[in-house]
Amino acid sequence: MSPRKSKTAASPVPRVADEIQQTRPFRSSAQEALLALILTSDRVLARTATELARVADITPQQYNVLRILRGAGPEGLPTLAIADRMIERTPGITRLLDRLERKGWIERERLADDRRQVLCRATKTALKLLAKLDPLMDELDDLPGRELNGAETKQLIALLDRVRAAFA
Amino acid sequence: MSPRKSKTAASPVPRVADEIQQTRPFRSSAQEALLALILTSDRVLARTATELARVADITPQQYNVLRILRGAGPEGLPTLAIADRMIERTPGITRLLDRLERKGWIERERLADDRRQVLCRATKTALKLLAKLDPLMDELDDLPGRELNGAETKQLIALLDRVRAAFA
DNA sequence: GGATTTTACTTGACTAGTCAATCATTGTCG
DNA sequence: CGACAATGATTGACTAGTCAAGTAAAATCC
Repeated sequence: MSPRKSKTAASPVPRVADEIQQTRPFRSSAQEALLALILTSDRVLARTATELARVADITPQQYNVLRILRGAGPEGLPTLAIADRMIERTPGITRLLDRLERKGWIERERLADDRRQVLCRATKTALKLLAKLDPLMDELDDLPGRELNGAETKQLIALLDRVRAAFA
Repeated sequence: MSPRKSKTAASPVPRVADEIQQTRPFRSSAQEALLALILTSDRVLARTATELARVADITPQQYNVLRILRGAGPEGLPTLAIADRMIERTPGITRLLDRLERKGWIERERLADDRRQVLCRATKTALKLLAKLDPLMDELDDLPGRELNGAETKQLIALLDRVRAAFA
């Protein structure tokens, strides 16, 4: 992983070295791959955030939580069970849920049979919002499929899996 | 991009679906690829942050800035020129530099001929710290090369470049 | 059955990212 | 030259991530 960043680029598929004000060459292809990985993930997340912000006052994290709660159905999920299904770790989840509650997108209730747990449920407002956002997010999810064919996509997944394993 | 996350896994190279408490299958391979991308980038960054924190009181962003300043040499760089070489955008850079200055790793000076610009330079302390961190970071940079061969690495870079282009 | 441990959160103190607004200094143009 | 626009940097108000510490309610163990 090396520093430095993008600005503009000319070619149809800008390569990593062009995205960066790169003075020296990369020490190795492996290093270039890591930078490509991070730049790409960053770009995908930024695009997602932009699209979500354009149509609703919601961040990707908040959207994630609502999707998880929709998947959980009307019984809802306790706080830490939500955290387990997200990329990041625990303590942030409480404050994230606070914001969602303030916006009227979730309801929380302390469980009667285990008063340590706090059950969270998506509200009807949230479900309506999600339904509105679904087509947009599906479209973004399918963008790689417009650029890569089936075999290439599977190849990419396999390569990423191996890189991830190397960093475990 | 779909929600949900990891916890533990058994197989040698855990696949994306296993990293997640996945109930339903993915809508498409493209969607699975995006999730793999984000999980992998996240893992790489987390590992980097952990290693840096283990040997010095420094974050990846702070390390990035110091590398950029080392590359710029003794003349230093103005604030926004640093921001241009990083992944994120402008306003955060001022506060990041504030922290680096507090730690004695950079010096700032308003330029005489253009008093709008603030020139930043890495201190000797920072350069010594970087020299100490270099082997560690080089090792991390080369991890993908232990898992993938040359052709696979180039393939990965090419695929990532195309995905990134799709999200431009 | 009362102390101890574990579980499920919660809070506080940081670092860092975003956007909008602001400020001083320069540049430009009529 | 003087109004006005552009540039470089900074600040304020948020969202969010991390770690360490704390609280309250189970669960477990003599």
